[in-house]
Amino acid sequence: MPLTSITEIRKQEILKAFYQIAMSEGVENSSMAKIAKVLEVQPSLIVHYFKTKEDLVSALIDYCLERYFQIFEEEFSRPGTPSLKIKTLIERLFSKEWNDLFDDGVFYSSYSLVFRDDNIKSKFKILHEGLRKKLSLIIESYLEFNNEDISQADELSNQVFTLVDGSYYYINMLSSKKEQAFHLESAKKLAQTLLKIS
Amino acid sequence: MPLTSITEIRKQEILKAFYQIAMSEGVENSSMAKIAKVLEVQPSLIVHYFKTKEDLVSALIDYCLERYFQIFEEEFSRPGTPSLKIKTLIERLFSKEWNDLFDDGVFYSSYSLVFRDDNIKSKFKILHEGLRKKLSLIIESYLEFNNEDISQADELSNQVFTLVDGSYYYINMLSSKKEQAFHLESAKKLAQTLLKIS
DNA sequence: CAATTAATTGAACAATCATTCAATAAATAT
DNA sequence: ATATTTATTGAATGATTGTTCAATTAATTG
Repeated sequence: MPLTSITEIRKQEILKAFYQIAMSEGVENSSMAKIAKVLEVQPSLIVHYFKTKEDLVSALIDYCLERYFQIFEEEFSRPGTPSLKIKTLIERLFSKEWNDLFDDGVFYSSYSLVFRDDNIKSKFKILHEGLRKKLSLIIESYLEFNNEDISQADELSNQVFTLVDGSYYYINMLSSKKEQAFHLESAKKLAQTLLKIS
Repeated sequence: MPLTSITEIRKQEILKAFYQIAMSEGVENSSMAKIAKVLEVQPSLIVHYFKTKEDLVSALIDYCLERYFQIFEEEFSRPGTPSLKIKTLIERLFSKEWNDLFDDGVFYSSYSLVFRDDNIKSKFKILHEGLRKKLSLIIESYLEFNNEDISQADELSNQVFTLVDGSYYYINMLSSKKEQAFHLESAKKLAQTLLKIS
């Protein structure tokens, strides 16, 4: 979807600046004034494109979640046999580089809004359910390929993502890369065991 | 530790009001003025007890984490055979009531500060590592009791908490209690399998 | 080129923010 | 009972917040 209109380009610029500020100060401490300053523009111009701050936050989350989903999408749609696909996918899901594609500070800062905003809550829900469904399909074809019971695909997908979510939640508190890597490796192994990946 | 001094009681009152506001508006949208209003007191009185807002946030997180740890502590120190203890403990860890003992909105709102404040980060780290260590000890005595290999206790404890963290992260996006319960049940079963609980 | 629409400015708004300071009230110690 | 410390008030600070509105500049269209 090309952004032909100037309006859409400007909106994207604003969101990028918002994201940038949110990285260092958090979503809630970001403001229209700060965004305007970064873009060297009047605050009223921000309002011209996003009528309220709520609109701005909502758009940022859309922008974030879409990007998140897109990154996963690319990974999911790689070619190869089901066995190879699932193998590399798990490898990627539990790699720190993967996680670094998106700023965790902004992500959790947005996530914390889930408890006060039903609109945001449903957006997050859609993202996570979407990811689980995608993985489930891949697991399904993997199980089929190996002549195994397909019916457990949903549960396996869910378990894998529970491990992913739980792992990243925890490693953000660990200061050294070594500790983080160790923990990710441990969770990855469990996921591989569950999926019976050799 | 009894709060003899009036000062300590007042501080506790202030933190309780802070927690209350943070529940409905989030940690970052809370303010000294709002706390003062709830307590029907002048804003300057809040400053008298907590010199800066940073102090206030720091104290709230201490208060939260201590309470969190305390709840776990009670559970961990229950009497019974190792087998029974671990069984009921897992049962409790994956029950929604358990999680409801503390407000998730405040918790994740605080957690999101981890990415911008090293002091808060280390506090969260201490909490989570402490919990893992406690569970590890119980698993150890449970394995010993069953004449099994003790060396895997740390890893098992870690895996269980990864499942706990990942599960609660996810179910906060699910609207119906039924969905939440289903997901918790699924994660609990996996934990029980890992621990070989009959 | 003229007319119209869109982009942007700049000034202003009341509200809230964290924090300061001196004055007063209450509690505690001597 | 007096002195001293602590608790609390109340007024004020300058900064920042989200938002409004009219004026101006630039881009697009007829």
